[in-house]
Amino acid sequence: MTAPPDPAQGPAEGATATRRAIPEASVARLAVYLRMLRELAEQGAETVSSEELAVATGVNPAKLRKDLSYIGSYGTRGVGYEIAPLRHQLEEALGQNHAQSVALVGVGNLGHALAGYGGFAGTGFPVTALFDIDPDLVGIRINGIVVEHVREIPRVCAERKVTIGIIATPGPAAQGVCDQLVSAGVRSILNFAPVVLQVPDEVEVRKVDLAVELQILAFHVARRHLEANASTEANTGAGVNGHTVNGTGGLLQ
Amino acid sequence: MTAPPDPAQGPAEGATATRRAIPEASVARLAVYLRMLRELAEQGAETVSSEELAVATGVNPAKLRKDLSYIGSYGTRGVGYEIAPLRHQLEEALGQNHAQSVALVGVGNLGHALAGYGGFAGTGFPVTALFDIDPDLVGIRINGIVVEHVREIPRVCAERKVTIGIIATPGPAAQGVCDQLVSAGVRSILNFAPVVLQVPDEVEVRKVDLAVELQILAFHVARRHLEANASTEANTGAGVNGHTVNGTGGLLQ
DNA sequence: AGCCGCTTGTGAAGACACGCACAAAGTTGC
DNA sequence: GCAACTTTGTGCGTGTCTTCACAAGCGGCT
Repeated sequence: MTAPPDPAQGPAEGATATRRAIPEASVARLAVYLRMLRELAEQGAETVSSEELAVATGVNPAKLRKDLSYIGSYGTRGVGYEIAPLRHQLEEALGQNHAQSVALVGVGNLGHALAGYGGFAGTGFPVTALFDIDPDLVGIRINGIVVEHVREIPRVCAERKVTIGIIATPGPAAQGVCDQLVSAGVRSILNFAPVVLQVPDEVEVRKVDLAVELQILAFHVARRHLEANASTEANTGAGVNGHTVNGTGGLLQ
Repeated sequence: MTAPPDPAQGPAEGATATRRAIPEASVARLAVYLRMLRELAEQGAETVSSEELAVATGVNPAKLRKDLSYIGSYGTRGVGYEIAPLRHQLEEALGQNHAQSVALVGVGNLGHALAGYGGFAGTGFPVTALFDIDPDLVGIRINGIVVEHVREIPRVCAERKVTIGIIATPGPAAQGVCDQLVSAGVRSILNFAPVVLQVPDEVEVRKVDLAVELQILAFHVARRHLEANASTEANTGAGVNGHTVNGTGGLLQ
């Protein structure tokens, strides 16, 4: 919280990390491009233009090119991007070449599903540790991984070099679990519990809030309803004006 | 896509919908405030200041007040907000008073978890219809709801007045399912499949992409790694500069 | 070999969101 | 009834993200 926005401390000049500083919003989209590139590669394509890739991923072509420019990608003008090298460059930029090790805490309904979710393993994020507090769950295997007791978090995370933690516990348990992950050295956490986690500044938390997603949709349903009524009852009849946010977003744009 | 950003068409003057036009980002946060208000109400609190509510939800107090101002909320200066009325106002603004009916398509790993997810029912989003294409799943009950075949989407959605659809199918099946939901009159869709859905302009799609979330975290892990190395190897030793985005965000901010 | 058409990379303008800081408004205490 | 304190509501400067539009560069065709 209140992460000090880097108080004008620009360290002499870039040189360090990826290139300069990639905007959060761009990082999210880069991940989407990467997945699409994999798909295209599987289909045997060799090159792709910003236009094509943009349409396939649902973004503006100019935005896509700017995103790619952050990682210093070089396409060839007049042709497009070669898929193989671009894919490689994206994987490197997104940290896919260093194998990440993921721990998942909370093997309830949602956690169980996430543990078995092919989308993770398939894209290079092996879940290597599972934890729960329920004695009935501790000891069972899911996808070949044994569920350990939450109290083992420090030991197991250290042993398996966990770098990313997923919290899929009920709300009240989340903060405690989070503290344990942090003290085990985990610096990146994906939180599905509907609470705001308190963490030190150097820890990054992303929150996925399913109930909020539904509520956002409900809001637009209600808005549409009101608009429709308004134009039916009183007004001109200028047509409902299919305005609609269609925000492929949330994560993206 | 390319939703025309309302080409300066300001319809004479507001009057219609909620008040004027609530920014997307604010809507997401309003949903969070609402949940916290419910929690506070349960604990017996009567009033809450913007400061308290802001801390509890992890946002800036000024931002919170501005968000509330969009729905025309009136707190009392010197005191704060009365929880009960504010909660009511939020529920109305977010479309919680009109009962929404949710259909979930794809009762695999993830879908099964979502169907049983308490976070939905608990906040007024009853899942009233389940669909799958797998004959082994069609007919079973989850939380008292019978899984129907995907081909029944039009009939069942009409009968149960479904307004929101959740797609939790594998990627390749998503577009087809989406088309069916749209033709059944569903105008708001929450998509967990890793594909970009093509929909008419008046349909709103929100995408939740779990693999992308992990990839974003992995990016920051890699960045930290590089920074740490850079400062260990060559440089001054000015300290790693615990910069770190901590973007409680994704959905929110 | 030179020209033409296509596609990239990016400067600059616009839109949006954030957060400060302060006036307005209410409450409590004397 | 007045003064001091508290907290809301919001105008405005700032920074970030998005989008347009165009120059620069590359390949293919004649």
